[in-house]
Amino acid sequence: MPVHSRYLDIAGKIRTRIEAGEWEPGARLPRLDDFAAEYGANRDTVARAIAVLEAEGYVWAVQGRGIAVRYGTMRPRRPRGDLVKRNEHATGYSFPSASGQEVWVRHGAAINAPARLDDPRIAKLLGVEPGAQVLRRFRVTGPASEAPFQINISWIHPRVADIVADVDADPAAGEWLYRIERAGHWPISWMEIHRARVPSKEEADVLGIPASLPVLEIVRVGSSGSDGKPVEVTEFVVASDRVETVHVLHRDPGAQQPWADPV
Amino acid sequence: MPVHSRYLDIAGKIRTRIEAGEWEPGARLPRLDDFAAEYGANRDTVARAIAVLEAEGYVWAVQGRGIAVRYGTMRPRRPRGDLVKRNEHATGYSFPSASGQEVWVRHGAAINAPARLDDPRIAKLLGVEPGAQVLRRFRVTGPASEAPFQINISWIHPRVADIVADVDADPAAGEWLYRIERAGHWPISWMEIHRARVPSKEEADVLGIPASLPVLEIVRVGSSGSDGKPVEVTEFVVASDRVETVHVLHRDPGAQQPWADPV
DNA sequence: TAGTGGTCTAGACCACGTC
DNA sequence: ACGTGGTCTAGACCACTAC
Repeated sequence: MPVHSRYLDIAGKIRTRIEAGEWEPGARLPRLDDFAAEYGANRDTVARAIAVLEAEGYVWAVQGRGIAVRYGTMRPRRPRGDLVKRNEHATGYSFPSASGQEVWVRHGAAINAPARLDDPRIAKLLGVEPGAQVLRRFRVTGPASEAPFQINISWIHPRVADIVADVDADPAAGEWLYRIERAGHWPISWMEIHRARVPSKEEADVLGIPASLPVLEIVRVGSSGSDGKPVEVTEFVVASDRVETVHVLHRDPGAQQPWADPV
Repeated sequence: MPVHSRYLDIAGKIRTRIEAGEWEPGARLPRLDDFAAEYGANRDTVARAIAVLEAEGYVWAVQGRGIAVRYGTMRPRRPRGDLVKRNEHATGYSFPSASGQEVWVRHGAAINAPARLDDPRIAKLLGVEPGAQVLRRFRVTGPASEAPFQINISWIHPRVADIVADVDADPAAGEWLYRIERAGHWPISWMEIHRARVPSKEEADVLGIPASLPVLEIVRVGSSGSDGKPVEVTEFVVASDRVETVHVLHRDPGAQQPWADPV
């Protein structure tokens, strides 16, 4: 008694079976032809059902390889707060993006090179003209035991680029930020802008997620403590089903007790 | 020279035309048959292209009505911070969800009634057992001049439910929170958990968005100032392409200047 | 090269909004 | 009742991965 359309009905049935643990995360599902035979539907209809489950984060289908159950939806999302701490290097920082106990590693090579900043949105946040020459740091990080977790791109303002051009320490260390602060910008203050969007095809490939699965995009702006103007902008991109952010709301000074104490 | 598949190619062409302003937001696009004829593709292929643009927030297709260009992607997203202020009622609050200059109104009737809280996640945050009887406040709000902006569901803890059971003031007033605080829970402190997900069909219908467009889900937990335990949990659901959240990062007390001043 | 998912077509029928 | 988008099928072919 399908209350939905056929493919949504099939998607629902497969979703239930995944949640019931019929296949382990990482395991491969039956082929489209098998599902089609089992549910008495056309293979194309099953393919649409799988596309739904991809957008929801349940599975990841790759041509020639098969359909794998994803981990994201099955495990708790990683919390991400708004507190900046010192890390074990004492001069570096531990940002909320790296909170947690695991050791974060870099997946693949980091790229640290001059580049044109063409994105007008990022350029405005960094306080430069679109097309300006800046230092760009690209890296992909995540827990050592897992697939890549987040993409991480920093654009460093020209006025401090030469200070950090040769820094290539491990991703969580924040050594380059220390150098900027040491050079007269202490203390850097940070602001973040969060939003959800669909990934580009390149981002989806790097993160190993379906192109239809939304990502959380966080743009962090670091501003100099001396003149208040931006010194770096960093963009984080992470699969939306693998993270949730936690925020403590702050009271405006004017939002105090509105009644007189009955003293 | 399609570098993509046919339907992604068509989606790209239509996307470009929308961004170029060929159709005003709110206007109707040509029919599927027209696009099919224009691009020399099957109607079903065009329908897949439209589905892509729906998930990206560009259009909203409804059976029997046609395909309309959406506003969301074309205009700036609304910023949403983490500061709680007093509102014009002096005893109510203005939450970041309602920041901005517009007058927010309720779309349709508010529902304010006892209900079973079956969602285990919400129940845990409210500090009650799943299935517990709580007071539930449902409302849909947004700027007066626009379509519904966000869904807004509060679950009120049984220990304070009778205090606010009859309150039905306008959505931004926060009168019910004042009553709770007045009853011995001053000051309530709030924490938010943000994540992105796909909407349920019901949520998509209420918000007037495609079911494939991701939403931002914010769960706010308000805890009593007297015992620190939750008194209310409110869930906000808003189309992900209409909002971005802004957060100021805070320094841990230990993250101070790591070098000695050269006095 | 084999196997798997991805896409496309033509045609049919269904579902929903509007008149 | 009509017009529109939504879905489904059978069959074909393409694209990518793994061997």
